[in-house]
Amino acid sequence: MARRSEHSREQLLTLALDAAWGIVETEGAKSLTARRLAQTIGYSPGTLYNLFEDLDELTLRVNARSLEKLYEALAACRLGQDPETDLRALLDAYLTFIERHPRHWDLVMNFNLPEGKELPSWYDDRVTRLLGVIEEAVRPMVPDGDVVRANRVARVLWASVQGICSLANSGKLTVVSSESARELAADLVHTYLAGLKANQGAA
Amino acid sequence: MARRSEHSREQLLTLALDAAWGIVETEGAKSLTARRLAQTIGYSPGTLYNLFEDLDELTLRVNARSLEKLYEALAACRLGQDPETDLRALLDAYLTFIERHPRHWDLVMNFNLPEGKELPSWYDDRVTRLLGVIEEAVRPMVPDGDVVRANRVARVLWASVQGICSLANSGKLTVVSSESARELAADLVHTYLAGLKANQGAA
DNA sequence: GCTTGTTTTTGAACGACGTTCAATATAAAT
DNA sequence: ATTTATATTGAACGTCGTTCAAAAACAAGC
Repeated sequence: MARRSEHSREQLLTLALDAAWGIVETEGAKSLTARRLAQTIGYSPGTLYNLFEDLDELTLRVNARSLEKLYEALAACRLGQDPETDLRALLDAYLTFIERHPRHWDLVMNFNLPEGKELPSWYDDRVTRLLGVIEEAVRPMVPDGDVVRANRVARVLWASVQGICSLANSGKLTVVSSESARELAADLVHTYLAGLKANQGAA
Repeated sequence: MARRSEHSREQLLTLALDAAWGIVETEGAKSLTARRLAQTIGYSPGTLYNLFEDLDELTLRVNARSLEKLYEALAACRLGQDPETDLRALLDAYLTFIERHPRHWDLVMNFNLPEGKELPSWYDDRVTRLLGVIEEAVRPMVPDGDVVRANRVARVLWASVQGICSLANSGKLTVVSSESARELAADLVHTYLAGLKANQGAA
């Protein structure tokens, strides 16, 4: 075999990523294996190791794509109202996104590099870009558009909502009544913002 | 071999769990394999499958132990002050615990059952007991000791702090300045409680 | 003590995994 | 056509979770 004219290296890369995306979508993270993916794109397992350092990098690239898609979903929100309304809209877009892509989001949440290995900068960039959207929505609430405070508020909200969705999604919250992740997350955003407002005068 | 008098089934069970605990502590979750654990306790891999349904159950039992230890740490907190002081104390105990047992906590956070499988009730019990501590600390803040609201508040706080620690711990927050998980979590608790107080009159 | 029957333990075996790398096939250069 | 460079292969290595027929250890009855 060996058909280097059939696909350029770039084509091969998106071919592999598209296929990986599809596998995760229909079968979940556990089915994203080298042999499975190679078979799907019609190449051999070894070829994947010309494209990616290892499966960890491949996984991170799939996750980066998920983060990009989420960014697009959030960026499409009409904002400019008061911060609470804007954040409600962002939260709604986020929840809708992870409902539509549960397996991809599971991979984003639960995949971690082995100890010692650090996230590459191109992955950080996607996270930073996402956090930027929240920072902007939140800016009117912090005094003088204080960017470091907006930075912190955005991270607290982002991580908290993640935590709620992650735990609720895996049944680790032993939700008694029918309190869904949506309700808990809405409560968090609402109450946290109320706290921000209340502290605006003081502290 | 085969020495059924040397250890009763119960002894064998705690022997295995102790060894598993130690492996996770010193080498991390990835080293918790059937062969590795069997070798450590001086039995064969097959024996483990008389004690546990599979490695998933074993992992859950290790995690249940982590939850128990955390419960003890939280239960040892002197409470009875105002809710904010109490919750600060609980948060501090939590953060100290996960700093002391990072690998165990990583396993609690990042281990999930395969799709379809549900958490056993004895695992839920440990979670519920833990949440009970937070509910009690929070009860003075909700009107009339409304248990369903205390329930929700406790879950929101618990999941949010988990999210912050989980993301910070795996470097997914791209923390710019030296904002640690401690600061972010403290901010969350402080601000969320302020929001609760502010909403007490309204809503 | 010996025999019988039950229960525990074993460890080789199975299929699948991530990853490597000598061998091979293709393309480009001379 | 020959040489050089590159892309691709797929068998091989060591590891994993899990199974299960065989073997070992025990208990009971004699």
